[in-house]
Amino acid sequence: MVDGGDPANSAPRTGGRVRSSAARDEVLNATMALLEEQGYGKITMEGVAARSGVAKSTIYRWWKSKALLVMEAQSEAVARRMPEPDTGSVAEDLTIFASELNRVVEFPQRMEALRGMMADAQLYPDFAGALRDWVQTRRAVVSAILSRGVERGELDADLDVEYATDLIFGPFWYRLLVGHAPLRPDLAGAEIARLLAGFRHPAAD
Amino acid sequence: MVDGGDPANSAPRTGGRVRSSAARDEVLNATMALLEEQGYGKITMEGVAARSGVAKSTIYRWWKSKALLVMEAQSEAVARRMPEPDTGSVAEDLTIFASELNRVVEFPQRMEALRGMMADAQLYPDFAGALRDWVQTRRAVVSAILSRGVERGELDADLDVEYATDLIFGPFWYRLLVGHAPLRPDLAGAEIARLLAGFRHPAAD
Amino acid sequence: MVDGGDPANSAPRTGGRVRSSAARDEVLNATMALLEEQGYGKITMEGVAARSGVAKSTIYRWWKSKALLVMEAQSEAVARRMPEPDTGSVAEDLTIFASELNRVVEFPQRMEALRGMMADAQLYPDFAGALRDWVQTRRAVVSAILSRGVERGELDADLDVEYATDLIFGPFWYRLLVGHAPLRPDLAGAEIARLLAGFRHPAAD
Amino acid sequence: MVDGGDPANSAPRTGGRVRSSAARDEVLNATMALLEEQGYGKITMEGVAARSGVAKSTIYRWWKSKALLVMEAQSEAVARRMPEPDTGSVAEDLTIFASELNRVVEFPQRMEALRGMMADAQLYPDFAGALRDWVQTRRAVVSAILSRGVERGELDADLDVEYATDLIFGPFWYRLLVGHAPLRPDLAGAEIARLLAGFRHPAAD
DNA sequence: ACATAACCGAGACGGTACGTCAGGTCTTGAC
DNA sequence: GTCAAGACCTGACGTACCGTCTCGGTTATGT
Repeated sequence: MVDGGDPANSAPRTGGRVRSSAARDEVLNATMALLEEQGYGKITMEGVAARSGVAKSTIYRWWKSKALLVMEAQSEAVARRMPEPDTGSVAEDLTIFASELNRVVEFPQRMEALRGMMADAQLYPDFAGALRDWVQTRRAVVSAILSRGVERGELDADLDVEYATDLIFGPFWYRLLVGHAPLRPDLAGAEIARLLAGFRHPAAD
Repeated sequence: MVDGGDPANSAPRTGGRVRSSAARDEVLNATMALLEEQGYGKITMEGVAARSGVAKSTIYRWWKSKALLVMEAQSEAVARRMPEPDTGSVAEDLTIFASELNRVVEFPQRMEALRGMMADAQLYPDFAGALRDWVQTRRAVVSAILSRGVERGELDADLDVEYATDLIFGPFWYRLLVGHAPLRPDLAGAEIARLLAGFRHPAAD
Repeated sequence: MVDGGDPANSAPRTGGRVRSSAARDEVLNATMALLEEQGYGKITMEGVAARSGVAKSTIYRWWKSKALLVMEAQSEAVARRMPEPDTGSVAEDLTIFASELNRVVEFPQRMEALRGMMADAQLYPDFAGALRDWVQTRRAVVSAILSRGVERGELDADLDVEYATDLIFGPFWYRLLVGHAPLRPDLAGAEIARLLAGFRHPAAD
Repeated sequence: MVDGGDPANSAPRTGGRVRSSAARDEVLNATMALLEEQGYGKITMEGVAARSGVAKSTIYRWWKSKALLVMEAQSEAVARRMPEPDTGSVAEDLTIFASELNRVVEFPQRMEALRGMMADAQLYPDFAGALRDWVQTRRAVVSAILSRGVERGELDADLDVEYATDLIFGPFWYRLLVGHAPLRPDLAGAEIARLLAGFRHPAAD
């Protein structure tokens, strides 16, 4: 949850009209609808306002930028889709995770959202931190899997877990963003197997 | 070279005033200057026009978008910086390449350019193809190194060269874009060594 | 009053920031100033925006074109200068009116405005109607004078009032636009007298 | 004839390629075609160049502005349509002339041209003189008719011939430009008769 | 016959202004 | 205190034509 997520937290409230949860829902729904229909690049705050029937000033009150708005609109769905497998086998855990990761290809509007959010993180420094925080929560899952593997002796004790985590997410984002090759949930297992071969043996020279 | 790059190619010239190479140079210089001073996100076509003294309409005549303009402004410098090592050793070749790749960290405005171009590729479909083409030229270098390694028997014959190439570039871009960890030219050798351990042996299960 | 003239009319207002009368005044003043200093032909929406300190989009919100803007800027002053004499004598009424009409020659920027508006009416069909409406309000004054003359028996009952009105305004505009002869407020009486001689007697053959 | 009209006059010519009459004709034809199809306001030098297949620079060599171009494109046709009646009767002469004048209503593109030229005369001082000169040639015809009438004693010796001429042309242009009433060739006779009633008798007061 | 000179096409160039879009802020009155 | 409405300033967009300026190439002379 990034901002304005929960209408019943923050300051101690001293009186006055309460935040309209209807307005919040309308905004998030309109955002998802526009994301699906026109893509991230064509979403505008003005468009969301018009579509949702919520005033622009109200939207700005709760979300500082388009990127934060999309992030929240996405977050629940994405959160639900982030498995934290712990089967006792690194290979199995990673395969489950990577398959699920690549399965985003089946939800075009989520791909759109990921690509657009990554774009905005480059263009608006304010948002970069928010995206980084969100990315870290996902990295943590993989790092945990790998650490458990090291502890259990499945993986080389010298393994750089952070870099290994990048080897899981890096190619995913790279393909997602460049589009030179499709994401293949079905091949995740084979790719993980190849990677693990390297993680098991100490690096040569 | 992306567009309007070479004033002396394309159509056979049947008449008409010749393209001003001075104007071209002024525009590219102004673009690089603005990139360095203010960052990709603050570059505007209008700003480039003002800075370069070249009319906006002339800029639009040769470059359809900011992203294509930056890409060309970058391309020569980057091209010069893209080594194509062929030492006879995959490990050595890849280490040279990856070190150089990560060395972009020493040139902040080039990092800015790479990040901005990747962002625009997400937001403007017209540009995505151009970026993809450019990316392919860089992938080709790594693919060639790996293919030579397979031929020479240094690497497993079953190696998926395209995916292996993604394992070189993916983490690079991922770190560049997310910023969760720094790029480390000095560690490139160790990371490559770890990767190659996996490429040498057939995948396990 | 042509458009956006009165900030307190139109829709019943259900909310929203109220129109800034300061902005409106600044725009109209800037328009008149530019008209006087540089002439109608050199007025631009951008120039008015710069001069007035009001945003271009705000100007476009209230006036669709330069011509409508000038028309409104002029209208109050002109309205004040449009007498509706009713002395009981057609000759006297018309002489008063025609003298005043030709007196525009003493206000060069108003001449400029009239000429420019007539020009734009030719070039932009959207504006032609607006100008025609405005012209009709002025014609109505003369038509009324003539009609009263017919009723009183001062003028021939067969007189075509509309055409007679054109005989008042036609030469005025013709001289104003072509510039082959000056406008002469002092000669208006003599010209009217000549005209009336024809209006009193039925047409010959 | 305004400019570049006759390809065989001006400087004594000592050699060099001769002006292409084909190019001249193409330009004039294209101008008339665009005038008819899209109206004066949408004619552009660039459009004429594209339509005619003649280079923009060639057009500018021979015609300094759109207005001069249209004037020449029109001039031959209009010249042919300008009668100089001399029947011995002022009423008859003027009726012939005025009927023909109003007959322009049957040729929409000529109306367009007249309206557009008058507009440009307001906006571009350089052109105002050219239009005025052309207008004078037409006024001269009417003035001559009236002067003959005065000499023959048909009209009052005190008649201001110039103003009387304005009474013929003024209402014509006024209606043409404002569009509040149609031009009526068939009513020209009646209107002239009414006017002449005033011209015959000395002005009253 | 051949140099001279003016013409012509093509099209790039520096400009100016256009009219539009979206951003983000502010003001108002209703709830 | 929040909300819908909507006016406001700001900045940049991408386009259209303007009138000028090279270019390369084409014709008529006139010596």
